[in-house]
Amino acid sequence: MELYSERGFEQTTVADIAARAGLTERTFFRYFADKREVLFDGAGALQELLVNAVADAPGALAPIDAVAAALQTAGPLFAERREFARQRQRIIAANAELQERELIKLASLAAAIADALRRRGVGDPAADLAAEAGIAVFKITFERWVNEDNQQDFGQLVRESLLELKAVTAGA
Amino acid sequence: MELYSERGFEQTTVADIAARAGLTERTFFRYFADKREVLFDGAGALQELLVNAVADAPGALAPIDAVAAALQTAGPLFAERREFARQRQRIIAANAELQERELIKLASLAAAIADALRRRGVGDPAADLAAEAGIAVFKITFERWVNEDNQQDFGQLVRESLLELKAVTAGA
DNA sequence: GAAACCGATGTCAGTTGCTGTCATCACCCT
DNA sequence: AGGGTGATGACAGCAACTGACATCGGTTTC
Repeated sequence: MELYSERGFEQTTVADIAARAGLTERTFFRYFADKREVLFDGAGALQELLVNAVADAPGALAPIDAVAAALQTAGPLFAERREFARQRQRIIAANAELQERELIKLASLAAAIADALRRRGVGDPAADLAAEAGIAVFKITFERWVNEDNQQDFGQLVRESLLELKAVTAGA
Repeated sequence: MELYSERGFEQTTVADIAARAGLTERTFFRYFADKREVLFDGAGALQELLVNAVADAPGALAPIDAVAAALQTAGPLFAERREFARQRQRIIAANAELQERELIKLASLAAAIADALRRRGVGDPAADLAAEAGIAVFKITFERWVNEDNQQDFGQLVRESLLELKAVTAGA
């Protein structure tokens, strides 16, 4: 991350990273599948957290509300490392390949959440749609949260975005 | 596409493609930014079509309905080349890098649609959320359409998915 | 306590995607 | 005829990644 911030992602070579870490290039690739993956180390943990949170949400909640509730549980996790999150996001925003990787992680997250919903008894097109909609809320929320100057509560922003989504999809 | 289908995307080298096309590797890269981009040639046209359709949608329509209406206009375009779409989708489904590329094209589409909505006077978090929700509908719809054995009308499937989305996000 | 074992690392060679640079060549314009 | 121009080829080079094998420190086993 230091190197990616200093010179940018493309201008940083794997050899550079390995040198800075006191390792070989080959060893780098034993820990990370590729150069991008370094920035997505925590994705698995986040996914696990959210899937469990969906599973543990009160049974009475509608699908989308269960997802929103799950998203809120991730608030503290982010709040702990706001500066880290900002720096990471700046790096990703500056590079298309990294955005691609981020999007596929989110897609994997959506698929996992849809599965969790199905395990709650949610039907089939509904589970996928609720999961995708939930991820949309997450994206918008995270973007707002990371760019706000005065740090707002992540959970609060989730609730606001969810209400916006409901307003936008309501009716007719 | 022939080569990608025969041997798979990874097993096909750019030199292979160039040879089959009777060109040089260098020339290939003058037409396509990279090896993946070949499969996403039409993305720009689709984006233009949808953006215009959103702009031209009846002013009375709510944001999400304007997006859904736009999606329906793409129906004939797909119906014309169903077999092509299926083959393409099979190739993409088999390779993670291609999925990444597809996701970023969809993200770009969402951003363009959100802009079109803003030009209609839709407010700020709402435009992004409606666009993302619309893309979610598109993804689910397209997946169903491409996998159905008996070809169903794309527009019809869009309407069904939209209703599902509304049901799932309704309430509380 | 030596031997077999094992997981992490290094070394090296090779393939492939992709880029920059310059040459070539067909075609058009005057 | 000569000079521009746009598309292509030829070639060299970098960097991401991979496979195969060697090394080596620590642990288990007899």
